[in-house]
Amino acid sequence: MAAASSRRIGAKDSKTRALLLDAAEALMLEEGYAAVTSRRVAARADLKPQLVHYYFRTMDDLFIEVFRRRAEQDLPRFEQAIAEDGSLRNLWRLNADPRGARFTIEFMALANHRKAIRAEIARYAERFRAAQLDAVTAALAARGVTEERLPPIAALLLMTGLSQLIALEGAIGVTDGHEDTLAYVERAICDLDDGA
Amino acid sequence: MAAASSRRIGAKDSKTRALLLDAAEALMLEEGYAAVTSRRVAARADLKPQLVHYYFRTMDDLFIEVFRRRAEQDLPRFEQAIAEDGSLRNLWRLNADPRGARFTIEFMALANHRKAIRAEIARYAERFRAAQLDAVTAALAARGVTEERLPPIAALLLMTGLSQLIALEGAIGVTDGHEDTLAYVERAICDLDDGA
DNA sequence: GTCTATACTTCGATAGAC
DNA sequence: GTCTATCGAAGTATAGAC
Repeated sequence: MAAASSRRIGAKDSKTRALLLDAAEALMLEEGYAAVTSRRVAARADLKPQLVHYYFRTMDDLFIEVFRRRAEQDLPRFEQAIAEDGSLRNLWRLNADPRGARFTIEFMALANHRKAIRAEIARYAERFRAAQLDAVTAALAARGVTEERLPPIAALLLMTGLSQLIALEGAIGVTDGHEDTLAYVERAICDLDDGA
Repeated sequence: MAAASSRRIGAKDSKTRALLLDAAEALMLEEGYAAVTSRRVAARADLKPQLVHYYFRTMDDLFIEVFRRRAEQDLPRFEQAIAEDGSLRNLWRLNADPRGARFTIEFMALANHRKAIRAEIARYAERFRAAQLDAVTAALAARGVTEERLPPIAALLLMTGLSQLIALEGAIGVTDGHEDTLAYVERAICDLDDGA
């Protein structure tokens, strides 16, 4: 059901399809979303450009699949890591991954002017946010930090904003103060973890 | 001196040139950098596409001029605002402007895959950072907050990261927790301002 | 300073042979 | 499932008339 177009579309479990998704994701991380064109994706995967349109009806579909594949792989992994170690320092470590931050930023920028993609990004962003918020809330409560003193949502948005800022600036060669700030934040987090 | 190309280039003080820069900046804020093409910029300014190339040798030149014009207008304004009121809440207010945050983010994403632009962005980013850091350092010192308790650079990067995150998420319709976090941060800043 | 005209490239997307 | 072939649209950029 639901076939607005008559064109053939390749199977989801195709090896070639996975190669195209790999190429698109790599291109996006390395050169930004504007570099992800059907021709360039195919060239990177050593395939013909027409195959991109065989597996993905439009480029927006390709972008959405790249995002969804990564999100659906990361979300359970992420939830399991929290379940195994709900400490703040573990949350921070997961959050501070530069690759993840750059991935998020690139898709945010893309969503900013591709309305078809916006809803998909927003949906997963909210799921990630909710999972992280649960963990931060539990971690702070367990350590006797009151909502009044530090609301979990504020702690989370401050952490997320900082790691994204550092990842983004690092990508263009601005790194002044990053080390000092990371050292301070990590110390503050460990202090919170080890004793209130 | 310095004329790698023989093509004519329009005068910098041209009214038309300013219109093109206005159109490019507006397009960039509303639809992202990928929407800034010679044709679309010209259409928005009600001019012919060829005029874009008369005033700007390449599209990269146009992007750099858009950025430089805004930066050179904002930097003195910003420094003056700090000189008049060096309180943390004023710094936060200046920093939290969503328009400024989105402008910065869009150019960061652009610089991420246009090497010619990267250096220009980095240069101004460092100047802004330095001006803000001076102000934060002075404000914290005046209120008896030690470097040990809260390093100025950490306070600044946390503030900047948060305002950019909120601006970016707001643009794609994710706003959960923003109000609560803003309320918390503003209260914390006012507390710091009014008494250590 | 602005226009017409145009060269060349790359893009997304599709049809149909194999 | 992958190929050749191809369309039309949009992009950057330039030359030269007015």
